[in-house]
Amino acid sequence: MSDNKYNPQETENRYYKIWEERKYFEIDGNKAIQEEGKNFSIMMPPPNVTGRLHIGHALTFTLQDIITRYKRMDGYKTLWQPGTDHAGIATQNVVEKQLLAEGTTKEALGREKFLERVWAWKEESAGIMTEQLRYMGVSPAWERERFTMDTGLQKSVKESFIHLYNEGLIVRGNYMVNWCTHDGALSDIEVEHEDTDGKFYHITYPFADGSGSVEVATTRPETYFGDTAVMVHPDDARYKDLIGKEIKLPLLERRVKIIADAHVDMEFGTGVVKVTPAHDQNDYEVGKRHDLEFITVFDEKGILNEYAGEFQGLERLEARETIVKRLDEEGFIVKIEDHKHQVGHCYRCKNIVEPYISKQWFLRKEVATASIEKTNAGEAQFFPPHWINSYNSWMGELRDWCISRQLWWGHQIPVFYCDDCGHEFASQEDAPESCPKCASKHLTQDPDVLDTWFSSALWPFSTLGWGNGDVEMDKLFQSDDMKNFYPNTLLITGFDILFFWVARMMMMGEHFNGQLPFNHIYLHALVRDEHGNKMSKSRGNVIDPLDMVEKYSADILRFTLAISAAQGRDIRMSTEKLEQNRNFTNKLYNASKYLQMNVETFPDMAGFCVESDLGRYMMSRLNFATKEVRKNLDEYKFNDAALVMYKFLWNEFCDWGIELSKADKGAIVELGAIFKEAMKLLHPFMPFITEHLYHQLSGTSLDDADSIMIQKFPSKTKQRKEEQKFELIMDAIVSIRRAKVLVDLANQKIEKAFVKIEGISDKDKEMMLPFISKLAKVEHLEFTDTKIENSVSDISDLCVTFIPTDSIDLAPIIKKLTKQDEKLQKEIGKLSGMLNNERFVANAPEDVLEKNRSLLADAKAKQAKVLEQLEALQK
RNA sequence: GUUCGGGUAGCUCAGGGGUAGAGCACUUCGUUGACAUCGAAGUGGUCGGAGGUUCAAAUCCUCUCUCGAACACCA
Repeated sequence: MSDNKYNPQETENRYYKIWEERKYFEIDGNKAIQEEGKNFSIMMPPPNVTGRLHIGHALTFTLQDIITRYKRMDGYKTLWQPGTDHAGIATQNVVEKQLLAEGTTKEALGREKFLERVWAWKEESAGIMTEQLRYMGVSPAWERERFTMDTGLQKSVKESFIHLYNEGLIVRGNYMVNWCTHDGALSDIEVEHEDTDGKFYHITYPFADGSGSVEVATTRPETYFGDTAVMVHPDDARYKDLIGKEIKLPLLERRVKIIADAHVDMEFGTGVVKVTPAHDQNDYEVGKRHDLEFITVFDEKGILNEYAGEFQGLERLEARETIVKRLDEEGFIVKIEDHKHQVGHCYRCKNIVEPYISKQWFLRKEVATASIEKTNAGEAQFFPPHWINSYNSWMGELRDWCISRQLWWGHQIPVFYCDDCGHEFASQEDAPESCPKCASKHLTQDPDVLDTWFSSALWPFSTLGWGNGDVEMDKLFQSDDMKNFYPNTLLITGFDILFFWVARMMMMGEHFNGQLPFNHIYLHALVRDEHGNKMSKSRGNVIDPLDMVEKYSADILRFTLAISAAQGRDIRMSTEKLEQNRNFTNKLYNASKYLQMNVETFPDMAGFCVESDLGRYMMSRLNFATKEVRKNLDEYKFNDAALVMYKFLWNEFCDWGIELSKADKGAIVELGAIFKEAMKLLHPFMPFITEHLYHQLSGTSLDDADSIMIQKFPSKTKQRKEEQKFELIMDAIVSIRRAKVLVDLANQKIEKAFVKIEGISDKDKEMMLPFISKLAKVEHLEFTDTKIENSVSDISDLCVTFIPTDSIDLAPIIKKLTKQDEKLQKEIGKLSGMLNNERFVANAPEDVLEKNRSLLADAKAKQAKVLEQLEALQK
């Protein structure tokens, strides 16, 4: 039984295994076609070890693979560097949860045992993600797979830290940071501000001298224990006399001063603000300006301390109600209003984040200065370009980056404190022998670890061996990698990590290597569901890429993502689109089946000469498609490149090439060669089916022949554009088909028809005749130089066709011609309007003028024929 | 509030100074062996609105309406 459907499941896994075994993905996998001096490098954004493949991964890795396969086939020494990320908080949380289920904690286990546990789990989990990646058909250099905490990268992290530390760019100090009572210190971008329904509490603060009170408004009454001032605006007439007075905090005996600071917004609230320097970012600044006391009222877990008086021991958020109730009982609450405001939440656990004074490590913002300048000088280019605006606006407001995290899983900060003399120093060694200052052997390492993004920031060069020492050199990296692959040619990632990752790589890459880490930075958008909603578990609209691979195929999923990936636009994923592209793969399968029904195997284009008229026409179209695909891929217009392939293969090769070949079977061998070439062009998008059909048509099999993935990517050949005759042929065919519809004989075989085409030779006519008569289904087709009487005709762009007829209903024909006339009249009006405009004639470029003149002439000629026909019919 | 992106055929979206495009849907027709996951021929749009620049604007500029995102915010 001959099968009409392509079965991807049979081929995909098998081919992938062979590719990987043969090391095609590695740097020299394409050795035979590599060209001197052409290098290409792209780093895989390392997915979390804890992760499972989601649709966003599918998009980003598909795009990366398309470019990688394109470059590899185009003769570049190609590095696509794979790896996974240790993902500090996420991973630690997973293992902590496991421990909880076992009834124990990390504290009970101890740091060392806990880390052993995480490593064990990492070994188990990392393979899942990379295995899932393989189902997508991606082709990174797996033999070089890295992990952000592997031995070599640990060395490079230490190397970079120590460098920055010694330069004074990494510093430790007491600052106000974003504090999560579960996860510890967070950087600014790890805080998510969300609209929250809260309350606005108006509280009376009595004057210390008993002469009355003042009303302050706050959203966080539980922090008032830390108030060390009350402030008003210096220009606020209402409160001018209060400045300098003292108030007594409710329920406490503590007195604080009323101060004046321009930070206060007179219009907002009561115009009187409580100042809590230890628990509010703005108040922190005010506190420094006015030299106020900094009183911290709760501990790292959010438990109120002795400053909270009777409320000591309560959790900060749970305490709020209790505190307000007591204040109300004592008559300090004036009113409570509903108030919507932005509250910072921990990106990881959604806990409310507190501004909190804490001793942390910071990377100073000065490290970024040169990278910003170089980016704006054009050293790196964004795709789409508008992203440089976001990059700049964020870089412009850059603050010191808090890089220490209160976790155990991660790169432990390589700084040691001497227990005896207090000396602090950074060291490459895991356990330095002794204090370099006092030689004491009692040393303690800083317990914190680095923000996960610190090691990710080094990824574009740490994976090339930078700072790795000789750990696994010649295996995980080569000594000339930095020379060959830095800066990376391209970065492809989602815009959502522009600040987290891209900006940090830019600063670190520039700082350590004097050059920005990328030439091009392509930022893609989000994948949404068919209604444009974000995919989420709670919505239940998540599309699992692995399900799609199973149901459709990796090729179909990849192609669907690529053809939807217009720069800067979100992608809507739908089964409708997947089905459309499944139909496309089926079309390809059946096209090759047709070819093989006629010819068994087909030659490669190299050294083969296409000679038939039809072959030369299709070759000309392939050249055009090749040019377009290359151009679009070079500009990262994945959607356009994919669409060119789709249209060429379906609407040109199948709809016309194959159909026309039914009138010239001798051309089929050439069409097969052309189709094989097109498979190479399509291969980066659909690696599996192209491999399959390529071998099928070559009479080979991947088991005993080289893969299509290391064949040369098509280039435009020297053949001249040669399409005119077939444009005439196709126009005539369509014209006759239209005329047949008119006489209600659509798609039927007819006895007789005439074609009138001006200015072609007898030889051309002879060549064209079989094509037209076969595809238009005309038994006896003749060329004519004159109008045929008693016929229905169709006036097309390039020809006029006639079908003789005796008794037919003319009404629909007249209607159609009238409509055609109206349309032409409109067109003529528009064109002659332009051409009668002196300024247009004076200013427009000659080719445009020429084009418009000939368009006008054509339209007029066509209208004349239409009118003539109308007249004849209306007689 | 600042910045960015969208508003194009019934639907989903490309395109982005030189006569408006695709897929789906719709109408009509068609299975003698590539493919019904198909083929043929069609219908359908004053490109959110108003100004402006230009010989020429869906495209560039200004304003405006509307949807979305990022960043920043007032206790």
